[in-house]
Amino acid sequence: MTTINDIAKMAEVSRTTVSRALNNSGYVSEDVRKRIMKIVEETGYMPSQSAKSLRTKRSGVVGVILPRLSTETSSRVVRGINDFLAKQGYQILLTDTELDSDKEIDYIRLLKSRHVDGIILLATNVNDRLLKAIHDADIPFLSIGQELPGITSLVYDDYHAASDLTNMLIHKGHEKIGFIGVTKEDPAVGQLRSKAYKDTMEKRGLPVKDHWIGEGDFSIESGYEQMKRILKNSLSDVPTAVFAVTDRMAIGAIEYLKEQGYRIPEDMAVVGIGASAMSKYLTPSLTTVDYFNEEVGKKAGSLLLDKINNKKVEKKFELTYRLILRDSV
Amino acid sequence: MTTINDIAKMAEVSRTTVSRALNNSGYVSEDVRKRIMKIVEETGYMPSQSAKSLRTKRSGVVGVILPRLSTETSSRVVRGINDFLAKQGYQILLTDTELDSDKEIDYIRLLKSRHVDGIILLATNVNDRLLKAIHDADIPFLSIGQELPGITSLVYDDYHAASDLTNMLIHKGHEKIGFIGVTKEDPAVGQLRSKAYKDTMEKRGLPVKDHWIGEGDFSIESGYEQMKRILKNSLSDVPTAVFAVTDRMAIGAIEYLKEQGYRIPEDMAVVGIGASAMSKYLTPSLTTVDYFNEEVGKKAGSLLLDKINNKKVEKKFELTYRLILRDSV
DNA sequence: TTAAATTGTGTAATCGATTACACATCACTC
DNA sequence: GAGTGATGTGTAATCGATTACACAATTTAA
Repeated sequence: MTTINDIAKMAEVSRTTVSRALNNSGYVSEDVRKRIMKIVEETGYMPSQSAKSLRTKRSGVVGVILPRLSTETSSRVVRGINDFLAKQGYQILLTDTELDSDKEIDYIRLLKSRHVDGIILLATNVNDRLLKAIHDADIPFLSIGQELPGITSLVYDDYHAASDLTNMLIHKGHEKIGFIGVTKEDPAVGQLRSKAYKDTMEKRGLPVKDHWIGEGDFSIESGYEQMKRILKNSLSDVPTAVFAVTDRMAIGAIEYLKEQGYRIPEDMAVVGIGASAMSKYLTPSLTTVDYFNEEVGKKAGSLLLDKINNKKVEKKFELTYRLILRDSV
Repeated sequence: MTTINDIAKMAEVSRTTVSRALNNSGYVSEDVRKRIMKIVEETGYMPSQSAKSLRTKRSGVVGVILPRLSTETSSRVVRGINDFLAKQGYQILLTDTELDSDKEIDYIRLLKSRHVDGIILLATNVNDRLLKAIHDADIPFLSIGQELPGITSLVYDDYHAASDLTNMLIHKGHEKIGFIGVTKEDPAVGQLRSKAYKDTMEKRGLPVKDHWIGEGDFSIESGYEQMKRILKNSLSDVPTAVFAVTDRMAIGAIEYLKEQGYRIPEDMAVVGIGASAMSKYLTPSLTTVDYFNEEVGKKAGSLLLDKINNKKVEKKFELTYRLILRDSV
């Protein structure tokens, strides 16, 4: 590896001058600058980031903690983050908790030890240990998808999105509406969306029966299983519509319904949330909610950069969403 | 930030000893070790990776260069890589070329300057400048999906997969088979799959008409457009089956065919490659080829680690695939 | 009993950059 | 022509770890 010292020797100057030329700091005569740059070009020299960041405490890397790589939501958000940050010369250090919430904490500490300039967390569960870890890290931090007290959060408007969907179903004449949710440990997806569904049903004077409700785990298979359970348990009191809190679970539900000979939407309307790429190409195409994941990622990147540069940043950002009405309703 | 010096002071030993205790190198008495570990626990100290990697030339980070984040193939491969490497204490530094092949070269150098221990590249185009950049980097390197001369490559058996698909269609009685490919600059997807299709047709004594052939750009939309073109240009000589080299383009093609009132597979059979998650849930479900992307990622992680640890590694690995016969044929 | 080997710890150099400080030169200003 | 500010360059400290080398104490071997 060529180092700054090699360049300095070749250019017959001190490494200080080389550093200045490279970083446009301090004065360097045009002559010397050219001489240095020429050698840099020729040798393909790149400064060691380890040395640089050891000295400057900046790495040009931001850490991203995901619950699960290779879900569409995650990868779209990451893409947005990267879109923005790559242009600013930042790279992303990726970590995947595989839905293990202890790992979130481990990774915060690990990323910190790697001198990342900031961290973006796509949280699932929220608990005190996590919050403490974030505060202890004392580093520009951003949460996407969950509101973390005291921490800048980009949150989807889960409540209103779910409420809009429910209202839309009611408006279409549905009175018995099933619901496939997820664990309450996930405040955003598990609690808010479920609460919105129940509140809305109540507000419109409609009953919510226990046997209309299932709890999946985000997977397509769990959507399938929960739909099966709901049909089994409902017997003579079968819903005419079902609201799955994610597209994937909606897809699973549709799969089971089709197997059982249900026509969609005639016999059963189905809606999801997420606007996954495939939702458009299903038969029938799926009614869902678009959360603009890429945009959110970009915004997150931009806000994190502001924080890194000590700009004032608000604590909470409520994101927009868009209902996409398609043929499954 | 607490440093090794702080820990040393608190434990009343030299930082050498702290380092030894943390890395299990050299001798440390049980007494002292416990004392140090206790303090490390309490303070939550983590060694600075910048300092560490400056000194040791190892970072515990591997660079991954993707053509496009948020395609399913990419994210599944990355997931596999991460699956394996995270367990070994490595993190992934992610870069996305956005299909700009110059960036591949830039990123190789950038990753090198970040002291990554190795690089995995999901290449699209292959050219001499890229090969030179890889050799200059002189760092454990792995290519997935394209065979790069002189560089360890994990390659899909694109030729036989495509040939199998074509044969399967012929076997089902199709004689006029359309083809939606991509640019020849992509040796694997653009050349091999196309060559296999043509070779197979020829071998079976079937004609290949120019107007049956389209060239898309991997996107769903391009599949749609190319299908439209093929139908327009074929007029009285319309194929009875179409082979799209990716699932996404197959989905686009199906979309257009449905709009035009074609029944699938009765009026037109469609196949893709990739076994995307959604392929199973389309109506009709899509016949495709599974490349086991996660497994490939894992294997890549494992091989790269071998290279990092100076183990001998073969130059070329041919990967397996699996035909998934579904209802679109 | 003494030499050799093992165990335990510290001193100081080192990795490759940045940067505070010092110093020299040069051009202006009054 | 002395003082002042701008320009250009170098010396050396520094960031936080690892590690070669030295040395002392203790154990083992002969």
